[in-house]
Amino acid sequence: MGAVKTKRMPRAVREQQMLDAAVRTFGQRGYMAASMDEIAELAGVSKPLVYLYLNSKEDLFTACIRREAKALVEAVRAGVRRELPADRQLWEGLRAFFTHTAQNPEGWSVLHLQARTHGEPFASEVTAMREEIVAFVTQLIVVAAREAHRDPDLPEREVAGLAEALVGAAESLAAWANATPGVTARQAAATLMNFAWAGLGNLMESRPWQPPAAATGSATAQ
Amino acid sequence: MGAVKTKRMPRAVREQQMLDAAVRTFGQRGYMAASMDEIAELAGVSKPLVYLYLNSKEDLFTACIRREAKALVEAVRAGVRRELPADRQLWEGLRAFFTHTAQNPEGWSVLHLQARTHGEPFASEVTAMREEIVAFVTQLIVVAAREAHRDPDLPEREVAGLAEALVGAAESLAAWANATPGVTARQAAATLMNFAWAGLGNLMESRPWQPPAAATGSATAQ
Amino acid sequence: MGAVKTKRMPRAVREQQMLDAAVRTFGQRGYMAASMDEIAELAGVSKPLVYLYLNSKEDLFTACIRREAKALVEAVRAGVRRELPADRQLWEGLRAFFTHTAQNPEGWSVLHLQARTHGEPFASEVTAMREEIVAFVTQLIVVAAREAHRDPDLPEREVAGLAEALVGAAESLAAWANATPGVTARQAAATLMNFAWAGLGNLMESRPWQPPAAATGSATAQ
Amino acid sequence: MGAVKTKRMPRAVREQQMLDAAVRTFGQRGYMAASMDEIAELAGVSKPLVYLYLNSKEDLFTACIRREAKALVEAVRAGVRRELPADRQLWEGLRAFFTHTAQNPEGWSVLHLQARTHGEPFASEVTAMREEIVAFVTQLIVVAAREAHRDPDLPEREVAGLAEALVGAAESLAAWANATPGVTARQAAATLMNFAWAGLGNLMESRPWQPPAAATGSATAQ
DNA sequence: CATGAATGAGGCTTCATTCAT
DNA sequence: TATGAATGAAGCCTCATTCAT
Repeated sequence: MGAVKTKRMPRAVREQQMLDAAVRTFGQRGYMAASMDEIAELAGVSKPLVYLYLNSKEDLFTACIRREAKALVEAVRAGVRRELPADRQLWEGLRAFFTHTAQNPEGWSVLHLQARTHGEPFASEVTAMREEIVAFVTQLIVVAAREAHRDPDLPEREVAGLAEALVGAAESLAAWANATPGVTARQAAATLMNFAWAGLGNLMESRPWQPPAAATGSATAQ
Repeated sequence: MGAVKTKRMPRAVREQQMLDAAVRTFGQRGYMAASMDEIAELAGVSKPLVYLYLNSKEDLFTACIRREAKALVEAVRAGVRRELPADRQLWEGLRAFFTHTAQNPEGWSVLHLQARTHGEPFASEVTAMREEIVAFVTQLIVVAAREAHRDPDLPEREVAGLAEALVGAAESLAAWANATPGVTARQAAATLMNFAWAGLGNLMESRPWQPPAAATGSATAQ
Repeated sequence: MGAVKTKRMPRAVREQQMLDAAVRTFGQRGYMAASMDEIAELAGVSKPLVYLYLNSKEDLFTACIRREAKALVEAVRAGVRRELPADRQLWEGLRAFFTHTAQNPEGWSVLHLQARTHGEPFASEVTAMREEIVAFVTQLIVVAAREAHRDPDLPEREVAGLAEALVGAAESLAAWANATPGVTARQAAATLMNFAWAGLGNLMESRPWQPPAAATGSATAQ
Repeated sequence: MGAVKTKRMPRAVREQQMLDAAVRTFGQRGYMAASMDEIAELAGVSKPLVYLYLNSKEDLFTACIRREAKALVEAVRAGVRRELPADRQLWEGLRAFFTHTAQNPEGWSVLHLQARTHGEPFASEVTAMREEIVAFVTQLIVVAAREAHRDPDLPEREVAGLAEALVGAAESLAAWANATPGVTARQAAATLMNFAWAGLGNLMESRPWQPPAAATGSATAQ
């Protein structure tokens, strides 16, 4: 069980193996319930080596959070073409987001659940990433308003609330999609796009937001 | 520190004190990081008494979850007048929800963060409550569709996704409102109502959902 | 479960109920594993009452040992007619002994197993009783020797060893008979009498000790 | 106090030290009253090391029982020459048995008293060993009967009872010899051999079993 | 580079025992 | 007489962390 025990690997590789094991363990067990013993065994190394490379459980967890946060943000960034109109950017961002969380459920669990349930210094690690995403969404909303010739009529606080709501909905849907068999990333994205852009009121009157034709050309699309 | 140490209280009272202390501690520290020692001290009793009344850490946590879930569901239920149209019911439900979570942040933390982060049997305890709320929202959406003469054109899975998104957005906004000074429950509810009912697309075109007459305080809702 | 809760019983009765419960619990669980809680519940009284009447766990256990030891010694004494020859007295004593241990397995467990596995002051309680029985057996041997016109040729230490061996064999057989279905007290007594009186050597040559005809007239006989 | 604290020993050695300490502690205090703290201190190590090597109190006790049972059985086996006639084999077995229990009183206490006093899984551990010895004795009796040209006239159940009585007597005598100053293993063996082989009846008539030539030290055996 | 050996600290749980009514 | 309420002390076990090789 665990990775095959190969000796004398370069440090960078070993470190990634450790982080892989740590993310899996933290994602499944939670921060406190995960034991350094289990992580070391899953990584196929001895415990002292984990300490040599990563210092402490706290540092190890922080490293996991950073790596996963970076990967998620980069996945979203890579999936969005900035030259498109705001709604299209949002659509692409959501697709990239749901795709990444579906492919990486333990990492998502670390970010969404585990890191937030324990106090500092972990919460702020995640908050940093989250704010990056919220800022992106906020700016999309502002741009959309401008495109609709409706310059900042929406007060800043209100926009912040809307962005927060949108991001929160996305986070919840990611967990829901991961837990509900048969829901693809694309469907989750479409549902949320509909909801966010058209609103329930419009949906009631058969005026949904129209997703673009199937093949988008976005790298992350599947 | 902690409750004033009063001796020889009837069992029912002591039990509530213990649950109060436990909810606070679990809410702040998380299930695993919370220690029975701390809970007992905060409750102003000795540890064996906690065990005498509540059996084990697991049972204590379960009791917290049940109490808080029941309180939340009842608060929402009590805030909604069933004779109103669907959008008004949603509005009232959201207001009750944000009001309760604002008044009871540790309880909300227990339900939203802590209980979901650790495996069974806690997760299912919360899932039960959450499904009750999702069912309520789902039914509101269905009724709204019917009121708009648009009988089940929305496929079931789609409705489920929308309800999930709405509830998820509410959950996130609750945490955000609790963490952002100066955001009232009413404002949070208005923002989410706007977002959910009118959608970003409509908002862009100055067609927000209209909250009822009473002074709203929400900027967008004017 | 436990005795029906009857209030206001005379002290002596209550005390016996407690001792009954204690003997059962100590016999089954052992001294350390038995809890005062369990004993009180089985006796149908509250814990403080047990303390009021019996002082402490140690005193309670000692009281159990004394009661059971007295009962056992009296059962054996009552079963023996002193006017008979030594071998007959031994035979009757063994029958009474095995009958009593079979009818009172928990009491026997307390005396034979539980009381001896914990240090003072319990061991000496049992030792006292055991010495009484060993003395009885020793005297039987001495009398038998005299009857065989073989006055104390057997040195004292040797007689003590023989008595010890006989009593030890009886103790072991009692546990064995209790644990082996279908072995009656009478059979156990006969086997031991044979073994002790005739010896294996004689048995090999078909010269067993002859047990008396079935109906002995002994009070304890069954 | 306790073993001299030597650091960094190979695992196998430390494990034996721990078992030594555990046997002593369990033998004196009993399973439940013995504390892991005491055992660890007596072994000269920290408690976690005991758990690292031996898993749990239960496993530790089981390991003690197994080690002591194996040692006892091997001591008896090694002391018996199978080519001798049955009575001589028994004599040698008893001598080996009493010698071993005298040299190893705590181990004997663990096997005879402590392990039998607490339920499964300990009892069956000892029962296995005991049955091995009872089987050996049973077979000796059968062989002796054959040698005396008295093929299985003794019914099986009767033989089982006799073996049980003999083993029980031996067990009791071992404890008695350990507790009575001045009784050697050889004397105990001679007394029991006399008792078992010749029987009280024969002893009364000055026909003891004859121990082999070498100076016996037993008064009756002269 | 890598690890077998070792531990201080702390958590959950239970128990015998007492007080105040 | 009888008990509901309460606790100090102690036990089992696990974990993050460090030496010494």
